Amino acid sequence: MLQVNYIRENREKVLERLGVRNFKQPELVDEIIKLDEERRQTQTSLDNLSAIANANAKQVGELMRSGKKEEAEAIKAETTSNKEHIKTLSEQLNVAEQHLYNALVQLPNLPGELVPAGATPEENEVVLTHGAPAELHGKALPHWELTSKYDIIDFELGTKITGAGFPVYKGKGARLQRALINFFLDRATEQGYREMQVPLMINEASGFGTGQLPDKEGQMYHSTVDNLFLIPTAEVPVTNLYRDVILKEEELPVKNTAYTPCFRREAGSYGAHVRGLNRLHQFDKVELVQVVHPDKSYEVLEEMSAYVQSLLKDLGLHFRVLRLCGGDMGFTSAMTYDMEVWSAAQQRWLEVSSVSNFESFQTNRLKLRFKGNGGKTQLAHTLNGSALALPRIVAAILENYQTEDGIIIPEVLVKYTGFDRID
RNA sequence: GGAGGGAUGCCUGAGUGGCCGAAAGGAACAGUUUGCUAAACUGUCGUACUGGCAACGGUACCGAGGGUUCGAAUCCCUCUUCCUCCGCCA
Repeated sequence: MLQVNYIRENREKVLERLGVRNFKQPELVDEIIKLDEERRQTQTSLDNLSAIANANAKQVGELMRSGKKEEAEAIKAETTSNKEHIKTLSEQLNVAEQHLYNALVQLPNLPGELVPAGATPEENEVVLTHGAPAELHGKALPHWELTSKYDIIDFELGTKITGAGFPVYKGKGARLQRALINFFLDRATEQGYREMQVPLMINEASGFGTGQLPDKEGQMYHSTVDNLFLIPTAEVPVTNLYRDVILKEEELPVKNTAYTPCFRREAGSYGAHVRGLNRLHQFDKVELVQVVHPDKSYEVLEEMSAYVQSLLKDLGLHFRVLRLCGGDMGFTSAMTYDMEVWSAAQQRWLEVSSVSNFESFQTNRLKLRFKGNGGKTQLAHTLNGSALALPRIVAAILENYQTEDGIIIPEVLVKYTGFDRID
């Protein structure tokens, strides 16, 4: 959520940046400015009336103490009518704040300076490409055939237990997945991230904090009796650890990592693009979250991007890095890099990581601030990134490392898996 | 699930209707003293909204939301949460 003060003082700039995003309702900006004006007027009137009421109450107390009962009664009578006004004004204030809030939450984050304008994924900018497509033997298979050939992931069995999109990992498939999780967590720890284990269910306040609520509740599984949601990403619980927190400046940057399963309802389409591991309702992911000084957030974005790339290099995968255009970025992001690995058998790029700088968009809602020595408290910046999302990495490994007589395990993983091939 | 007791500022903790945005101590920060460290002393020391060029004001907040009252940290109701005991249980 953007800060009202900023919108009020930078109207032109806000409109210009929203243009980069191809935002469809620029009129919202002026509406917000108008609603804010109403809110402030109401606030001022209410404050003035309250000041009178407070002064009167104080006077009554003094009069009572000095025994001047009649004078006290007179003031009491006066205040009664004042109270009515205060009540209606504070109701008006609530309404005004609600209207302002409702409008504010509809405004997406402003794209950073480097973000290319654009509306569709075709307008994303390819920042770099690393490696070359793996050379496969003639009978190369897509991963959903490899998984059944070697009996390592069972989609039908998951359907029996739950439904489509909930695979069962078996034997070496399960161990490969666990190996990757451990590899990612160990590497993150080496990079200075603190490993966390967090709840997999979140309440409404947490959903609001990171921007899943309002409006995007449809993407999450909802336990209605308890009003709790299954997490769509570890970003939600890990970032919300710092909701309503004022950090000391020297505590920055805060670097946390967490492995969690993630749950996404997303209305399923069918076909090759969502086949096999390409899109699931439940999947595993190791996530990185940083809370940083506002001056550092773009530097840290580059650092996180480089780190994610190093993982892909270690796994020997052919990948590319995209800087998303304004229209393809998430609602809360100011700048996003997507990492995509080449799926040799499917002949297409698969997104395996998304690294974003949210600037103060989340921290404004979270009330996550920091305070320097003698300095003013101000909003921190947050960033996060997947490092990495498991299923498509597994898919890419299976497809790119397949040979006629088995799948070779990338060397860095062997000490985690305990075996060097699946056959 | 049952019974009881709590929730106050960075921390500990006082405060049962007005003089309380809140005592006291500690921590932290700044300064004085000091050969250095320590100690001592002095000062600063919540957040947000809002008025004002500023100086300096106003308002709200003592877990959250309602209520009683001229006036609520203090009384009443609901909720959340923590602790103790009992029951159940991975």
